Amino acid sequence: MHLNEKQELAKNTINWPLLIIAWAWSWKTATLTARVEHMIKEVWINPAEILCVTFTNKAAKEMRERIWKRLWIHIDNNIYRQKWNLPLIGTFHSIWVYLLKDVLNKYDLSELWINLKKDFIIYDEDDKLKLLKWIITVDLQLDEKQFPARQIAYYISEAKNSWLAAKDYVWAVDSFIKEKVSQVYNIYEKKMSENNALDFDDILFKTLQILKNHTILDYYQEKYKYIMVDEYQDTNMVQYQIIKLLASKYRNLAVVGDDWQSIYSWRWADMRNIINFKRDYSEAVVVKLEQNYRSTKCIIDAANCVVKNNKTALEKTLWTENESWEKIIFIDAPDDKLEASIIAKIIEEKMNKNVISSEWIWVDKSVEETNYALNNSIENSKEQISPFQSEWQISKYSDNLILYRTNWQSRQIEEALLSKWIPYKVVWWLKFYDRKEVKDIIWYLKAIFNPNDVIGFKRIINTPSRKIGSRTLEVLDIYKNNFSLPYFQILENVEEIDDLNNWAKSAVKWFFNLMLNFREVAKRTEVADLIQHIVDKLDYKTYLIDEFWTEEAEWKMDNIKELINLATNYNWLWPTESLSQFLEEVALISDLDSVENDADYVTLMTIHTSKWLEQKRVFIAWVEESIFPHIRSLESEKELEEERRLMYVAMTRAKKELYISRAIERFYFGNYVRNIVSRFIKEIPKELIEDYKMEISNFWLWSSFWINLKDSETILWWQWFSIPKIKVKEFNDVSTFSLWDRVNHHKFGNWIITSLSGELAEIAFSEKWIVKMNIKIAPIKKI
DNA sequence: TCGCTTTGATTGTGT
DNA sequence: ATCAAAGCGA
Repeated sequence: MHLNEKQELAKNTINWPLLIIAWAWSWKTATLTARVEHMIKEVWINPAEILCVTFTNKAAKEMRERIWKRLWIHIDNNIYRQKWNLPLIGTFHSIWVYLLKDVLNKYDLSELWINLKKDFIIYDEDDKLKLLKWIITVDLQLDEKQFPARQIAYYISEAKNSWLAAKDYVWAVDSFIKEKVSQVYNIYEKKMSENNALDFDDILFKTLQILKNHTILDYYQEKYKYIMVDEYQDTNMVQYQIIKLLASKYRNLAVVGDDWQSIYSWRWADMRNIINFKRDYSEAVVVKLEQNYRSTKCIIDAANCVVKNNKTALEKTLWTENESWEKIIFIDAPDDKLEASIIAKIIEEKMNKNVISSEWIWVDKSVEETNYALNNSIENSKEQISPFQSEWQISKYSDNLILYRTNWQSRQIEEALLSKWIPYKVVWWLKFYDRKEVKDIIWYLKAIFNPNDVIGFKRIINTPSRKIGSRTLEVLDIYKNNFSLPYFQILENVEEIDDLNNWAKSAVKWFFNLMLNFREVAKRTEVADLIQHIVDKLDYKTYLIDEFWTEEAEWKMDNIKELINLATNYNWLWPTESLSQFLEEVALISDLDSVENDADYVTLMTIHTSKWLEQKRVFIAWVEESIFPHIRSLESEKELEEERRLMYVAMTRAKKELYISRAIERFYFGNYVRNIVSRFIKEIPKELIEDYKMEISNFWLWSSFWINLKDSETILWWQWFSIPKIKVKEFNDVSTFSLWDRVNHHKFGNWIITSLSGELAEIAFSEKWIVKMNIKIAPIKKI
């Protein structure tokens, strides 16, 4: 295995703090893997003392596989690690859930004032909002329009990620809304512990609270002496503190990251964590991996040029020895349907061309050989690549990656791919675990596992319909609060509730007995069989057929079969443990791991999701102002810079060919909309990018204009699409604003400009609330 | 009191 | 265009 000098340094720096700045595709994963291998095989460190934290499940999985391979271990990826004396590798959330369970088995937390019992469950965003809504409207009797659950959730999340507990929130109250947030937050925390549930923020927050205990901290410091954190630029304050505590004893902390690829600040990630690493660990060795082994020079130059427009970027340049040169192609499509069709057409045409004349692909032989050699030496664990399927040849559907800013954008592209019979796969969490039928079953599992959970019961008590309506639920809730008993006990004693009629009573009783049966079965049955039992007993199939048409019902049943299939992975565990493990995976893993490894398909995903991978040919679609950069980011310079870093990430996913597309006019939100070309495209130097040449003849065949034109025959096509359907957003004239002007913001009301330099202004909306804005684009008016 | 129809928001990224 | 919540009839 050949590492370059810098990678070698990183590998050999052990027992010492280490900061690795790794630019896109500088083979950082290979370096990290080599480091772990070195630690275990040559330094003889106990593998179980190594803790590796990654950012996504995909990255964790890949790293686990690579390390297993190096250690000659062939085991199932899902299996818990301790049992084999292996490094603990996972995402922040999955690792801390694991540790929390471990702690709950060993220590009594009531001394720490932490209300958490062993069989806790994890709430997803949806559950969280449901609970908050309930608190806002029922407990506090507030108007939901005035205090939307989403907004309250945002404040609570912010608090939890800045180390602010509910009881301390009063100190942060500086506005009317925060006063209400404080109330909601306190009730929310109370209900969460009653339900024995954690939300995503809690997983980190509670861990940090627990680690403040010296006995427990000491135990884990001894247990994990070697800590590595990948994607360090995307850690937030709580994660930072957890790592800091764990590493404080032995200071064997290695962090890897790149501030240019910081794209998760909306999840409270703070790139100062990486920039200030030297402040906490002044003795740290710093290694910079600047050489990119993947992309062509053109792509790298262009990506560098785009990201250089960020004022806060540190001075650095990504470079490559790879001199091959293929320009970035810009697709300036007339409309959205055409944009998608052109992408599909390019994939189709190039596929055919490659199949017909494979010699033709070999033009770049010198580069080819260099890369092939490099690739083989450094990543020798990858299976042998035949010369014809090597690094530079694009001959499969799976060499194509289509990226976009937001999830729902996949639809149109999917349609275009379907019409050309191109196989594809959308990587999207909603695709599986968020399906209604899957969620229903998972909610039954959660309710079986944790009988304290109210939200869970409410979700399933009337699915399939048992004629239990909102009135009945309300009564049950009143009784629950009056007697302060767990929900399950209220259900058990439903006959004693006078406010319910007999009909409702028997329905509830029936449901209670059903759940009792499920809980009994769960004690002696593994999850997979348990799910089957639930589906049979509920007669879920009949329910689906009643609710949807046959075709859709069958499709949904297939999803349940797939869920059962996934659950069989946990059959080797004890019944109750298999349930607990399965629920943990479902809560923390956002999308299905591809089962069909050999299948050949085009991949579609958001840019955020694409961070961990690379592809030979990449398409970035919908690159237009207000889509990418996203409309909600336009008002703040900071968020715009994050969008630009996102563009950098998107561009550097490409190894060989990069296509960027936009449509002059598109139909969305039930309207025709025209956006101007994204500023990011303009930031790419002209000599690095060229236009895709469209043939008018094809364009007629594909276009939706053709259909539209029938309705308005008198207009020629070029006239038709030169009519703007909506008004393009107007900019403010900066020169009309001056210091101390009073301005009106459509959301925040009337306030004052307190500082002004160029387009940037500070506007005071209240004494404490001063916001930086770009007055050219902010929705403000002078008054 | 439940279930169906209409209305109104919604779509920013994901552990 | 799509989905959840509010409004209305049985």
